[in-house]
Amino acid sequence: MRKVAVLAEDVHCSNCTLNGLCLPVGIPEKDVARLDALVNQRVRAEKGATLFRAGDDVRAIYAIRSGSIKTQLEDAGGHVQITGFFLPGELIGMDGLLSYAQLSHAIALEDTEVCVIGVEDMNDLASRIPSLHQQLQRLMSREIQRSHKLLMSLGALRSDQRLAAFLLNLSQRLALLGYSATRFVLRMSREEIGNYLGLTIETVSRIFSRFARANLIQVNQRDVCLIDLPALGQLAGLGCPAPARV
Amino acid sequence: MRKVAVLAEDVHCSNCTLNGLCLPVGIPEKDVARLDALVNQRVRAEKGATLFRAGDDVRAIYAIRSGSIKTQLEDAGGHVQITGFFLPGELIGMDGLLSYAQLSHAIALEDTEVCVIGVEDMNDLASRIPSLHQQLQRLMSREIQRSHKLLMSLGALRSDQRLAAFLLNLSQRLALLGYSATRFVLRMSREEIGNYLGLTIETVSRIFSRFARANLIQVNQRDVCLIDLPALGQLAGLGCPAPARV
DNA sequence: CGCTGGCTTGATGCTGTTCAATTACTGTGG
DNA sequence: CCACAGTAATTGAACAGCATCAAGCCAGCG
Repeated sequence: MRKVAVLAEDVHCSNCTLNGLCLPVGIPEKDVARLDALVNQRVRAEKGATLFRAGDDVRAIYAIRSGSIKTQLEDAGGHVQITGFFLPGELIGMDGLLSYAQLSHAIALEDTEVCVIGVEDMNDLASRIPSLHQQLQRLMSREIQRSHKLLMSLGALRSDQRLAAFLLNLSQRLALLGYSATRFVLRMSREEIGNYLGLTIETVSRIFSRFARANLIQVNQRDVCLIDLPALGQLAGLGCPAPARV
Repeated sequence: MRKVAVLAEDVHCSNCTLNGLCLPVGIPEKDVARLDALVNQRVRAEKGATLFRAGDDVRAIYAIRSGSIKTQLEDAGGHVQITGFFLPGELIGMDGLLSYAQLSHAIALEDTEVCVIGVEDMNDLASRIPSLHQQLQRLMSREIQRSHKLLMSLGALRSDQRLAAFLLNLSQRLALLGYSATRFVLRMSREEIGNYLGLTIETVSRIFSRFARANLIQVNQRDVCLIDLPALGQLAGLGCPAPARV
């Protein structure tokens, strides 16, 4: 089994380079120091390791420090639906907060480090720092909006539109982290992309190739370079006057 | 424009027939009386009327007393994705609670009465009645799970499986309300069902007919009678060992 | 150097969409 | 109350988009 190991070194929000993008967003500097107490450990998850499983008690939420994570649902019949890919500075495990049990599984796409934020302590602190309370609500609300977007994508978009939207979304989030918005390496397989978008692996591959032929992107395996961002944006839905299917 | 009218009469949770299915679930009887103060008005929404719109301030959440409501998302291009159909005893507006702005639009499918629950008062009370606080979390968590189910359905199921799951879900919820689990009237149009399930109106209609031919249901316009519940359940995904598409 | 797993590409067929015509309802005004 | 218009639902035929099946390719790795 893939390992999840606890790391010794103590890194804190107040000295973390991601703190402008992560939990501390919107929290006054003087209070950020108080967050340090929450991050009581960091954990390294090897590629393929499961960070938590649906049904687990929610003892913590997790902030990604480096690497990337996918979250997925699993139904009774064993069918998997990937619900998100998460990058550094993003938090996972939020959806389970309200139910005290995790709703999804979280699996590392590559070797990944996460900060573990105990919920007990966090709730305590949130009740004393209003801006933290607000930030938590913002984050949960963002989660809901994420799933709404995915819903709309699955319900309304054609396969190429879905992939375009997917690539643009990744691009924007990577740009926020200071990486190139146009050139990046996909951390997930074609199969994972396909599952996430409700498509088969072959369809995903074909659309990548079609985009490349149309000079919208360059692609070589997991290496992607977005060439024509405007055209991709148009495809993703910001252009045409609604593609039928009222 | 369709009217939303405020009603005068004062109905309270403590004397409401739906109180075993609605907000008061899990709240000790002595505290239920305190909920009465929250339900400061009831509102009648005519068929087609909009109860709230995405972006509206969240001043209240709404409990359906009679009738039915659909909620839908709308994207920049004007495309609509219906995200749920709600029956008496169910609460809407929960998804906006965290963001202080409604995320969806809520529209009455028929003449509908709702209880208006002011969020300010509610939050106040929730901080004093732990079981209310818990119940609110449970309800929000249920909302998230609902959208997860829809996600899985859109991502993984074939059209007939989606419709079967849809019918069974309705059946169960109607049964909870004391109505027949096998015979009911659809409050929503084929178009609305199609939109919800990511299908066209023609496909929905054809599947209804196909189900009827296979003696799984009887259907006459919006009148539906479920004949073979087990077979429908099997279709909906509880049977087969996962229909491909890993 | 050959093996493995992930990716690409092609041929084919099914599922669901689109377009179009018909029928069934609903509501409105005479 | 009936006739009418407008809307909702059904059905058919042709088509498109995506899945499926089946090879072959490429990169990384023992």
